[in-house]
Amino acid sequence: MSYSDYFGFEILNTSSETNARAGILKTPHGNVLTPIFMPVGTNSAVKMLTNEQILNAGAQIILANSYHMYLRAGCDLIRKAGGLHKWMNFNKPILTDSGGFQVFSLSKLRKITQDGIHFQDPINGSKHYITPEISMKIQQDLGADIIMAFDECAPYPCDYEQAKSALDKTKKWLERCFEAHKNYRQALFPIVQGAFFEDLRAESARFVSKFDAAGYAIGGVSVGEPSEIKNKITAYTAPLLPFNKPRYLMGVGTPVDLIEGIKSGIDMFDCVLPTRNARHGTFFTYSGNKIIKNKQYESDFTPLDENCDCYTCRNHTKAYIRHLFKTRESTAGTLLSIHNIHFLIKLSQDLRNSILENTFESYSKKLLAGFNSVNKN
RNA sequence: GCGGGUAUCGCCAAGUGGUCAAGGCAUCGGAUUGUGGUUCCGAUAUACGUGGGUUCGACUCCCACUACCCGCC
Repeated sequence: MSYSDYFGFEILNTSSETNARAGILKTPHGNVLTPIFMPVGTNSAVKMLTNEQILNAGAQIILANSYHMYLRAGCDLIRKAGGLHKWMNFNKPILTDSGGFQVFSLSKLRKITQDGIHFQDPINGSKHYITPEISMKIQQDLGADIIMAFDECAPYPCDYEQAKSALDKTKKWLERCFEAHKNYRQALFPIVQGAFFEDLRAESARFVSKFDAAGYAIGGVSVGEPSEIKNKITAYTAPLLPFNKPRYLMGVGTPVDLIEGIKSGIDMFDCVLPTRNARHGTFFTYSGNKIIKNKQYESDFTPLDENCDCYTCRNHTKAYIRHLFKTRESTAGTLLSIHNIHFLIKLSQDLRNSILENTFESYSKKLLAGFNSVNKN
């Protein structure tokens, strides 16, 4: 028995001039067509959306967070409920993050030791301790299809020593994660760290590649660095990972970053941006980001994007959504979330099709020109 | 009709006899990348009810008027 009884990855075609590839990821809860964007459902829910809305927006796989579920619902409860899939009644693949990044980004008070991370719940101040073994236990209780290694994410900017130290810990912790993880129905993805130093990234990629995993992730990006730096380190790192396994770029991103990542050979993405932006009133279009509260949409009776066929664009106008947003109706966030999630998933699937049809280079170039026509996104 | 009170930007609301009259909301623009669902940043207004007076100087003191509010007849 091994994870390969439950997981598989098939590459259907590759781009001739770039590292882009189109594939199928097999999981116990169904197949995922890659490249794919995965919506984030931190607290076992994609904010403001029902499962039906998530699925109608095109979601094939979603994320949930160990950190949040551990602190709030509690892992015992989820285990008793029968795991995340039954708990939230979501029957498609789920991926859980390990909690390493959340401790890094959310906990004000934390202390990192060689063994694990001490931190305080940012909401009630209670003290907690997570080790690689505990993270594996949490993620086993949650029961997602894909689980992530417990890593230490270096901040940006950071010096070489700091990056090296975080990487060394991440390497040791990865060994402990694999040692502790025995459930073959859950694929454990290692995470490449190394901040923005190429030699550290190379070292990390070499190290994780030694483990026989169902997929590999690139972490440590989207921590405040400029997009150019992110895309450069991604382009450098992705090809160093096993060719025939899915590569997951964590925390990315914008429509442009998605294209750049796919170009570099990335197969999976997740990001809070579509839903957070939606809650704050920004929506994606093929001609760049736009802000629904802007006065120019006051009497604009056209959809968010003329070329979008999501539920929101098929049914509502900018003027209406703007009104909902200005009057703080939560439906505004729902409608924009549906659009933004649909947009990124559609983008990934359209690019997938272009790879299959050998038109990726021209198609992605055309999209980039559109995104850059209004602003940087 | 009598007595009392209040009148400051679209709204609410500080405030002192002395360069540029707080702040909040609203408005306008921006941010957001392994999620803190009411977040953060920035911008804008020829606002002191009207007319007189006192004073070197009044939004701040006095008088009248107007509007509104509260009592009484």
